[in-house]
Amino acid sequence: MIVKVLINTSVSKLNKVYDYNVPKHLENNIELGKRVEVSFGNKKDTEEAIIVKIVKDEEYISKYKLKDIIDVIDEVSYIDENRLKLAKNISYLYFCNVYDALKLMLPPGTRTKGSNKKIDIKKETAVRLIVSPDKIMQDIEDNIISSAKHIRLLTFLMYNDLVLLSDIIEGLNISRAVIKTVEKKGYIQLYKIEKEVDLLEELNVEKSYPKIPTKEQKYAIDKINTKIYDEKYSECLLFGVTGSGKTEVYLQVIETVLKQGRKVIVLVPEISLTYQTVERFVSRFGNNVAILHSKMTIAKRKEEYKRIKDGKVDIVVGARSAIFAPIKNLGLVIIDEEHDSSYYSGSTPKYSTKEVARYICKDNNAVLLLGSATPEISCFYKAKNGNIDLLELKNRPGNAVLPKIEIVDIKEDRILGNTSIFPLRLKEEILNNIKNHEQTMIFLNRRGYTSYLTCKDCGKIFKCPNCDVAMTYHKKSNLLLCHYCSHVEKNITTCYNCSSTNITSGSIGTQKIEEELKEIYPNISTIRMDADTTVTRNSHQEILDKFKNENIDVLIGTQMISKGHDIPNVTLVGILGVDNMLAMSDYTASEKAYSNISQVAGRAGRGLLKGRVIIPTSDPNNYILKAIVSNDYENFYNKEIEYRNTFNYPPFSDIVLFELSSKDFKILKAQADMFYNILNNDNNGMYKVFTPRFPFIRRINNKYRINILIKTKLNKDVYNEIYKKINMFNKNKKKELNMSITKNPTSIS
DNA sequence: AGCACGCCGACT
DNA sequence: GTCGGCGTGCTC
Repeated sequence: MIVKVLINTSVSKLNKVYDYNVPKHLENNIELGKRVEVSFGNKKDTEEAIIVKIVKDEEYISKYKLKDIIDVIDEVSYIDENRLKLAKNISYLYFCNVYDALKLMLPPGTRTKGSNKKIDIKKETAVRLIVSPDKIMQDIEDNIISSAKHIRLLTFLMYNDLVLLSDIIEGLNISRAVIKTVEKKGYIQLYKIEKEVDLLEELNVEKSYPKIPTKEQKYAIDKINTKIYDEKYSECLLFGVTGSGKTEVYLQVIETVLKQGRKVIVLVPEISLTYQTVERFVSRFGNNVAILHSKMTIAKRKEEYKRIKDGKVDIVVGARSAIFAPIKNLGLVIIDEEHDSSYYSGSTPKYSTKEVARYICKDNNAVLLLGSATPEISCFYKAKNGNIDLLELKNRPGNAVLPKIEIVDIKEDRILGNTSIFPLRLKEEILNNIKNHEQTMIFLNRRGYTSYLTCKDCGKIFKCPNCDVAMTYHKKSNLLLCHYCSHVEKNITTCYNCSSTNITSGSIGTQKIEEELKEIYPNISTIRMDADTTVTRNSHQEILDKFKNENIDVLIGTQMISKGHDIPNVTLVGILGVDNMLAMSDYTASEKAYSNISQVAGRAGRGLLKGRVIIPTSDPNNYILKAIVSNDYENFYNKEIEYRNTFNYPPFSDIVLFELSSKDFKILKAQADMFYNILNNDNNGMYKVFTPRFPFIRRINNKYRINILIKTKLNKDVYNEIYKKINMFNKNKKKELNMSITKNPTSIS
């Protein structure tokens, strides 16, 4: 028996099928889609490969002398002919290897490096400090601890109690070996904990029943139902303001699909895949729901994957990657908060979830239902032009009213001599809220609110030595961290440039906001929610619970407080740093600003009390802000689509972004010029190439970067042309050069 | 990507 | 002589 396999690699040269011989004793274990262990090339280590075709000996004409398969890794195959076809398509559309695409369809936790066979995680390993934070700070100061990763690990543990080993490895990018070293040094201890609390078990859910829909909901439900009964591919956009009852529509049309004996995938943004979201589906459909959530343990997720594969559930709820759940007989895919940028994968394969969902729905004659209060511009364009059916929910059920949004001109505040972060209006309202025992959320856009270190004498900002970015300053531990390469510097006392000791931390982080609030109102109770305080599995929810249950006056947080939490007593929302959002240069910046700001604003007045939103800005006449105040998405859309048209951005064009990088600047420059010329020479006018340019951050982790982008309208011919050019370039590509390709990137800076 | 092969200059 | 730097080419 001979098998054709794909090798586990992202190297484009190796993106092809290789043949192996199957030794007799493995023959009855061979199945399409199973992973096998093989020796490849001169490599010492064995490689993982996936079987993509099985050939009988007599049908095989050998050109090579074949190597033997060493072993079969998987007991069950998750890949069939259909999935293989999908993977090939993803590979083609998003410029990645087929194996990279197949990885998306393997069960969660399938490690694809080395010779791991079976992973059995019943218990999990957690990490804790066994020395005092003071001792650690002292040892860092005395240079007893000097490794950047050690410092990162220990300072992180100082702020977080219960941390899982796997979270550290993933979240802090620190290897097991480093953790072992620190353990040997006697700072930390590894210990086993029981399997993570089951998200579902913990839910004390009562069965809920369909609500009587409003007129608008009824209309939408009927429309979607008709399409579902058609059993043909079609697409709907459910456009409804926050709180207009989109979820009830989802729940009711799901019921229709279930009655047909077909199945459903529901996608939600990772960040809003919380207790509340899950609860709504579980309370209606009980055990019939499988949840795929990155915050669940790997073991749990594997279990869910198996349940899905075995056909034991009809509904899968999960984030982006759940679109690849091994579900058969699909009748409906729902993408909630369709505009959310987490639906674009940032790492290879750089796929668009919506596009993949569209493909899968076509393949299954299923309906694709998109929902949003602030649709993606390209999506609304399709809806306006008849490619997607537009269904609107204009009103909130019951008496709930939209919050009152107030734009405050900070220039006027400056004239009045207020130099504080908080404009007078916001101060006034926070005070009112404290008096009335109502709660406040302060939201800040992270960009522009991270803390830096600057020299007061020469004005230099402390930058990372490996990346062209300012390092963020952590006041509590007196550390400077680079968010791009994990470089750490500690106890900075003198300027690297002029040796002055006059160093100050510029800008304002959540910590500083908290400090300033306490200065103004000494008795105020506050809680912070930002990247530093929410790395562990449940800390996000814990902070919200604490805020809610202990009736804390003010919650200060970054974007993450904006999603899906209803805290009825929140009547005031302050949104700081809006100017930074409006000033961004990406072509998607406006739509991101619009959806972010309206999302956060929607946090106010979710209960019986009317909400107020205060937005300080130096540009009070900005069209985005004006549209937000009047809750007029269409007005915003009209301006935005005109801009896209004028400058030929999506949906009027497709963009392909080539990101080149190298440690050697000369090579990078030369190769970029070469690739530019290849792209530019006889391309039959199939696309427009823009000259190579530096991205906003010119160097990350000591790699210099240059971007080249093309605007086009992608079709088969154009794809072929682009692949031709890439192959031409690969022939002369230097090893030192890396290239990453993104189709329709959400950011081009 | 790795890794070997092979061609050429440098140095005990 | 032979060690090593790096350009070239292959991986079933």
